[in-house]
Amino acid sequence: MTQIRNVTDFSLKYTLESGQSFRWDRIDNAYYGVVEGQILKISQEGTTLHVESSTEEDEATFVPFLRHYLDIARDVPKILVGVSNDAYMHRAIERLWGMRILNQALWEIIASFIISQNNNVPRIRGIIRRLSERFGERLTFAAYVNYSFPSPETLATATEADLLACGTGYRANYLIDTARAIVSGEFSLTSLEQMSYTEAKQELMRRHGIGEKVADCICLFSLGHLAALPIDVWIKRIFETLYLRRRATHREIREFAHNYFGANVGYAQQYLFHYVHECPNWADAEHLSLIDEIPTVAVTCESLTD
DNA sequence: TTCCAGGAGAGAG
DNA sequence: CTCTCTCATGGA
Repeated sequence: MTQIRNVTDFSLKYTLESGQSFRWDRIDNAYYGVVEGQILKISQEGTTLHVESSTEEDEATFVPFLRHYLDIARDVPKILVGVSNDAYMHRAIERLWGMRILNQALWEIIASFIISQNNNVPRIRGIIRRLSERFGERLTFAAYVNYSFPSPETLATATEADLLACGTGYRANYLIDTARAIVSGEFSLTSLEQMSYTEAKQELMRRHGIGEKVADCICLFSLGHLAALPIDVWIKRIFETLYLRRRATHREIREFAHNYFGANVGYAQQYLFHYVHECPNWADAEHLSLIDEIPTVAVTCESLTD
């Protein structure tokens, strides 16, 4: 049992249930999931996190790893103050106080968000679970059983029929193509980790099945690039309804959001995204009145290159 | 039955 | 460059 104390401004629930990870199961008051080939059981009691692993861990490296994974090491309150530009954002941040953006394993996030395209969260979770059962390693922690996410090497040798049987649909070949590119060395994950946001996004979008939105998810949920802004149907709807008050293209939304929220727009995006899922009346008159004046942006251009 | 889901690619214009 | 259509799958 590892304990991490004095974890302030942190919510395990909002962090693990905000649609950025598909691998966590809530059982009683704890979360069980597979991270980097091991089962973790995490629970929060005030400002203390209780963590158990299915494998023996050296605390000297385990605690820093967890702090990075959960984004505890970052000064998130400072970031949130910086994006709390209006009463609506203020309410979302207050409602979801403590939610953090995870720093998840790169290959798993690449594959998971390739699967996520034109798909919904319960089905994404099901596909990932079946892929792991079929191709991953069996792991146990007490009565909890789960499977590691399959390696690129494993998926590189899988057939399209294998993946279709897991429910991937037309995304099967996207996964196989990217896995094979990693194995061949044509696509390097380690070099991707060294790149700036702009470079990494561009490199990711060269892969078949990774467009702008999925590339931004990978940059935000694995590579720690907080300038990334994944624009899905919800983020588009949110910005059109709350801020622009009209139909808008992705390019217009991106330009407004970067100018309005700045270099940490990724965090602003995550609070808006989860808030509207938690709050069905997110667009009623009372909520709209929180943004009475559509902000005119003074800053003309934020640097997007780290 | 049709619509929708943390979209992307191919083709047309 | 932008716009439109299609893609596999299952739940509402």
